[in-house]
Amino acid sequence: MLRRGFGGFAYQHIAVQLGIRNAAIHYHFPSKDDLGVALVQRYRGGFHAWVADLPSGWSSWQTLRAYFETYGRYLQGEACRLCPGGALAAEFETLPEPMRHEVRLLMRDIHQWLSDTLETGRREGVLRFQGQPSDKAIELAAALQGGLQTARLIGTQRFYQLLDQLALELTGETPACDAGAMP
Amino acid sequence: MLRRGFGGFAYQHIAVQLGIRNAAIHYHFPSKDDLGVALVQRYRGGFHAWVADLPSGWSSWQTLRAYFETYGRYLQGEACRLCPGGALAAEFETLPEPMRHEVRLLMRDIHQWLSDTLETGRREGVLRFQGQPSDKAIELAAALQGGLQTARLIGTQRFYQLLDQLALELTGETPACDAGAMP
DNA sequence: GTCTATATCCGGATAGAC
DNA sequence: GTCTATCCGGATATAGAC
Repeated sequence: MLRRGFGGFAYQHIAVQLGIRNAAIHYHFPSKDDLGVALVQRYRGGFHAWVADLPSGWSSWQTLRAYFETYGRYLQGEACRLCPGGALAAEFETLPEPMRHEVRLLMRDIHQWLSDTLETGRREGVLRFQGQPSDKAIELAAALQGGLQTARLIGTQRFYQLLDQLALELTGETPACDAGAMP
Repeated sequence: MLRRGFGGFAYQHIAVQLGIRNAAIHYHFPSKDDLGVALVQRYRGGFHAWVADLPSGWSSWQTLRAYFETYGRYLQGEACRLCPGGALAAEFETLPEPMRHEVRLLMRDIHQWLSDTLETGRREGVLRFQGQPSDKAIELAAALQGGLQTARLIGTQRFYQLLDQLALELTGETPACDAGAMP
């Protein structure tokens, strides 16, 4: 789904990879909508687990940098995947309503976490940005999601440069993560 | 296509709106691929025409602000459309190769124009940003495209706030366009 | 150039054996 | 829980009349 979108993948794709028949998938997920909803719920649960597992000693910038790296990971392998939010927001109009609801929840949680992290980071002096944290959060999320999509057109290297650019603006210095050197 | 994506719209949708039959569309565009390629070419031509029509007296910030406003226009009406780049980059994997080529050209032209505009604006002192113009151009384009997609989830108001946020960072002051007051 | 009618294919979904 | 076989709807595409 992260490669082809919800409307772009078929039971057949899964069946071939698992070496089963698509009827077997229908046993676990009666309709494609059910499968879609379960996937988004899994993504959201994964995000919550990721946030919960962050080392408590990390600064806001360290956690934000780690979040950037999760996006870099979507490009690893020959897959060139999108982030869940980017794949699903783009085809939001054609999604069944139950999926739309889950996507809204996922996006809300990400924005909330980003906003909190940005606010804390600025208060502690490790992050710099103008405007409201909630607005900056939406800008960051949009840039990451749009950049990931564009990476498939113009090359992954450009996406790592985008990560560096975002880091440069947030910290005011050359990024410590050196995303440009990532694989 | 800007609402449902290339894979998400059918000849039927067009036929109903035009009050014709889908066979009539096939007369003009034998295959859906042909229609898709023609659409992207039209978008690119429209962008070139838009750039060519910019008043020669405008500053870099005035033209950039006008570019932002074209994105705000995608949200007008009840359509809630995406920008061509955002709609097509998201489903790039499933696009036929001739369309991919056109999308790459469109994205390249937009990035090039943005980069040039940013560079000029900074040199003339009307725009402020860190890093290379080419990197900032990709960040801007990604934020606009991702933000437009996200607007359908969280409301158009948030997108206008994003435009304000981008303007604030580029000019260092409250945006003159007051995008937050747009319809 | 547009119509009616139809061919063709694909993907989601179900029935029933095992 | 997975299989084979089949149904069904939707979408691209074509043939031929007008």
